[in-house]
Amino acid sequence: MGPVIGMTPEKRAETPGAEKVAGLSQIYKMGSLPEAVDAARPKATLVDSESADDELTNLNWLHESTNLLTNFSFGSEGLPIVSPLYDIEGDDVPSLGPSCYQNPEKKSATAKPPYSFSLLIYMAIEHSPNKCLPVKEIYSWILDRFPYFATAPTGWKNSVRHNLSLNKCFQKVERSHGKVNGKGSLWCVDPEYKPNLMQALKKQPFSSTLTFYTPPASPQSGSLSPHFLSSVLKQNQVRTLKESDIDAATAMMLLNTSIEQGILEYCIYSQ
DNA sequence: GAACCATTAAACACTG
DNA sequence: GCAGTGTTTAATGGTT
Repeated sequence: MGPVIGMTPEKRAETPGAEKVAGLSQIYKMGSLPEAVDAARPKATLVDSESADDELTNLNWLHESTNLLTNFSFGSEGLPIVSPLYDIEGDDVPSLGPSCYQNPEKKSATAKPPYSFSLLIYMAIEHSPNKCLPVKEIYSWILDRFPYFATAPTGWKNSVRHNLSLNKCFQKVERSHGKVNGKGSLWCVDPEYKPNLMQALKKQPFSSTLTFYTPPASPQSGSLSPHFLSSVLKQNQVRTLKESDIDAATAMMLLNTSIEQGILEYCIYSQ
């Protein structure tokens, strides 16, 4: 039926500038973005992770989390990090929270993630230390976070590849010599499109909280008590954060909270 | 209803 | 030759 952007043979012949414009409009549509929202907004800088260790418990992460929170979740507009999708009543939380990600299959295996493939790929790539991933790693990341795909028909991998090839947001990068051998190239996010992808992500039902979720490396790092989770969620629902609010300690707590909540929202959605 | 977009499926070429 | 990867085309359904 409708033409798919970028599929025509002329795609390769397009000027880079023209591609960017077309891609931007596509992204804006995808995330239902308000026009010119990025014009007045400083380009967000995602986590600058040089570390190969992306565990939340890593001290490097603590440092990075400040940047992450500052740049990603809390712009100058003071965006609330929580979308009030539901009202949590204290002890209702435990049945949904921790068990949800400890064994996601039980809750979410049948529910398709509310993210487009473009966003899933974007999340996977951004979550990687080098901001570049081979297709295989993108598969893995998606599988890890969204068990739905473990049981989904295998066509989703084709869709991922299709998106990578088609979507102008993603750039293919040849593997450097000396790196790990393997088929295919690395895929990165075009920096020019990052703000737009992030905006699109924010427009998703569960905001962006799931973006940088890493499964807990240890029980300690990943399991906030349901009661604590509940209380923090309640606080966040009425709290609007600004850059000045954040120090390293609160950054860690808040990101943990965001992660937990992202999973929580996803699980609630999945039911 | 039309246009646009995401998703899915399929075919094919290329590469390790 | 096989499996994985990358590209392209086409069809379908949902949203605006």
